[in-house]
Amino acid sequence: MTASTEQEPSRRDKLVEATVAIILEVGLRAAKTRFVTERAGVGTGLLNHYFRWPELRALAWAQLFTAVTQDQFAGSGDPQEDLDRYFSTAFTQEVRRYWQLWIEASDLAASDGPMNAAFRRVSAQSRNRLRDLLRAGCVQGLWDLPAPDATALRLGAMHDGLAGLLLSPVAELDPARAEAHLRKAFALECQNPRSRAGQGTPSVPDQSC
Amino acid sequence: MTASTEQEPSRRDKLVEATVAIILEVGLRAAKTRFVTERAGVGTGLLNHYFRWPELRALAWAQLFTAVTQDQFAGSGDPQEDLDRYFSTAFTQEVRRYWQLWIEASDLAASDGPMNAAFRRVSAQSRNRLRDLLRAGCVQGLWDLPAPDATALRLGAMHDGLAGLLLSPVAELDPARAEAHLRKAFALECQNPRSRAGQGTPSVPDQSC
DNA sequence: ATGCAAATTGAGCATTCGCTCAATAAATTT
DNA sequence: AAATTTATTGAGCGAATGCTCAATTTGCAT
Repeated sequence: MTASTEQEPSRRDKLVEATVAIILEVGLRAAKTRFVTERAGVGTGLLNHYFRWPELRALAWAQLFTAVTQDQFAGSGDPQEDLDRYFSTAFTQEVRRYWQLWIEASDLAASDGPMNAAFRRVSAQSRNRLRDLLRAGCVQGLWDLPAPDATALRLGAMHDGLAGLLLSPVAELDPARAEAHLRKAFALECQNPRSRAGQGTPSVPDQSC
Repeated sequence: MTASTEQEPSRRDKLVEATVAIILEVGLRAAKTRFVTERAGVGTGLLNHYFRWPELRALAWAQLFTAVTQDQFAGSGDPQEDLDRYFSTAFTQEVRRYWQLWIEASDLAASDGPMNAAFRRVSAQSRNRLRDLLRAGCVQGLWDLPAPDATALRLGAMHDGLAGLLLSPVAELDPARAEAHLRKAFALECQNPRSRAGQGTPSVPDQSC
């Protein structure tokens, strides 16, 4: 049906694109159908002809975050390099903007069916990327993790938690510190203390006890 | 003004109580002024006489979570015991219910002034409790943390992240595993490997690499 | 009793927002 | 060219929701 095999975007596709743009601009909650149709330059009826709003919104969100995830874990082939990239880009200003959208999605997912499905899919995808990365590094002997899958889960969780803290500014935390914390956590997971992965700042310049 | 010094709750207080109840029942987003006035047995006008909805909602939320935090870190005097309690209750069914409200609040805080203030205050309070707990344990020599404040931040972040994962069920995670991960993370932070704190399950029964 | 202020009510206003639907235009088929 | 299907429009419906406001009741001081 109207399979625009490889043409310029159909009006339908334009609606998805416009939704992505609006979501990026104003957030998931504040994104309204009227903004989208206006942006896409179509009548309000067309959106409802092709989609229901919750579906379109979830579709656009998933499309956006699939791209983001692929960017975050751009595979260079070298796990060491990839992990380092993961650490250094973990708390970018840009990533923090995405994190706001992530939080909104996780919240919406509780009451919005399509959003729930999309969120589960994308978040699993993101988690698997990190897991595979750590596995690969273990296989290549770059670092020594007793249980790389468990480490991936913990590291991912800490990443989520730190990102959340960054959103509503915490005095003791800024992007640089957050990155240091994440690297430190990884270093602690490594059995071989000479592993080069967590070499960054040895945590924050805190007072010890 | 109507300072009911120590009487049965005034209608005003009843409104706050009712708001807490409704928030617990249906969530922050789904809580509506009409539910609250109905629950409190007052007219819709009274709510607006005393409050604006965003204020009342934030007030009730803060009251609820201040209580929750105090419960979570019930000081027995013994840091070892308190930390253990923190770990064992971290992912209770009940706590997960609260976590949903926490996420909603963190989301609302982005666009809701009163909610933002309340969230910052309560979350700082919660973080400080954990920090003080770890500090106390260090002082008493119960465990050996090079930088207890940094550990508190990381542990809190991981707690947040794991709780988030538990909300939209992840195949490899359940409350018991989440608790084990948190304990494991703490164990890794301890310099003295013989510290008794992280003695629980030695992480999940994952395959190593 | 009287009067004044505070408490309380609830019908309804104003706004927001997704979506319907009858009408029209465009594309496609016959 | 006619017919039929598909694409497209936008005014407006209907539901939800915080809040206003004129009216009423209650409490308290005089």
